[in-house]
Amino acid sequence: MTFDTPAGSARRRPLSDVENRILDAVLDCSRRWGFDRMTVDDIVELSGVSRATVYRMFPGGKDVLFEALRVRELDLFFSALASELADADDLAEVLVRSLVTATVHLRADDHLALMLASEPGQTLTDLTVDGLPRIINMASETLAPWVAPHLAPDEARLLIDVLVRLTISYFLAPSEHLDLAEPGQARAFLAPVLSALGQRPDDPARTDQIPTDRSMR
Amino acid sequence: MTFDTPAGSARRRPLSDVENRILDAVLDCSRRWGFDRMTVDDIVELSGVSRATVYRMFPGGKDVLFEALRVRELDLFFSALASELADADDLAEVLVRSLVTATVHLRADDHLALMLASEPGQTLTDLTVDGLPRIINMASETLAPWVAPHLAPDEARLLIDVLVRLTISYFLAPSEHLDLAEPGQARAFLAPVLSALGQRPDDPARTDQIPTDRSMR
DNA sequence: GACGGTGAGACACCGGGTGTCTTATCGTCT
DNA sequence: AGACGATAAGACACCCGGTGTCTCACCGTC
Repeated sequence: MTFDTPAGSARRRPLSDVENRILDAVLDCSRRWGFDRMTVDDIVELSGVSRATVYRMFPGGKDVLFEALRVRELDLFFSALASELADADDLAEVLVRSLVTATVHLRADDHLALMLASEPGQTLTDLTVDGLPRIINMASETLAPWVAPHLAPDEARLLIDVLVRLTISYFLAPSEHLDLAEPGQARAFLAPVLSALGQRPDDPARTDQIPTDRSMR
Repeated sequence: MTFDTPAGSARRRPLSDVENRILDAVLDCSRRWGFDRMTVDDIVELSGVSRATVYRMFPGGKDVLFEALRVRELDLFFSALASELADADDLAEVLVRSLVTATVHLRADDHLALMLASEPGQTLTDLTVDGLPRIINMASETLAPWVAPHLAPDEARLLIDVLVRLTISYFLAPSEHLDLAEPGQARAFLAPVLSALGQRPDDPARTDQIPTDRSMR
């Protein structure tokens, strides 16, 4: 368990050149050897940065380095998503594109696939437990400009929270009945949710659209 | 440096079932993580064989395990070569096929390529220094039945010795002028050597066909 | 010339891999 | 059945190598 930054708070300061080089090396190393077998020395050698500098920029060693890499990848993804959303007007359109883009990216991310294969425990924990708040947070911040005009803050928070969880879940365990990489299916899936939200925020019918814990043991 | 078996002596006893399973695991591990990062525990886990058994069959740990794997791969290769040679009548044909088969196999061997990339020092040492006598020995034994009828033992030994060294050298550093994977080129390359041998064993002209140390520093 | 940032390397600490040994279990042979 | 060989499972001390910290030298900038 590593907790350097308060849960879910995204770093704002852009990374320096050296920091990026170091994280590139971390990415390379974890790609080649997986988290366990990767050493700080490898990163030092591969990045061409001195040992002292690595510890100066990322005090805490491997864990912190990997954590920082995750944050960077997340940042990259969400800024890509933001630009993808630039010309979306409709709320439904924004959400559909978000679901589709996220799902496609997740499936295409070979580094993530590698991590899931080699260190499933650690990776799943980050995706579904420890790291989830941060992901939700960044999703909320990213989507805020588009969602805010249409929904109350509380509604927006809950909606995004649910959608992030579902996206991750459907990525980890795809369903035969719903493929969120397909815009049509994503739109059809969202339709009832959105119409419910559009009418009455506290409409009890809304709970029919989001899964209960019944499905998980 | 590991020296368990006297230099160049090929093991004769066929490997047991368990030994093969262990070596399979060694192959797998070295494939995934390279020699350095591979652990005896990995091998234990992957082979499903107990730690004690691994050390019983291959006393000496990682080095010996890897050594044994090399021997096995060599054995496999040379028995494949032998069957390839089954219906060759001509001496030239035997040698051409040997050169071509060896070169093709070397180039197609992705495990070897991986080892060369990740542990060049160790791998090259095995290919050109420490392990070379063994390779030459096995080549001699394999080719003996076909070569013996045509050449005197000394001639055969020297010829094979030279050809093995050349095959390895051309694999490691391919030349624009000679591709031993091409039967035509291999045959053309061998022609003068064979004709020289066919006439007088001690014909001084023979030395023109085989490289001298001039080329190495 | 002071200063911030970085490279290079030393060093003690510590975790985990190593190699050995002991004990339990299972299948086979007499 | 009893004996025996082979293997699994795990304990244990040893030791190597990665870790994290520190110091000093170097270089460019102000």
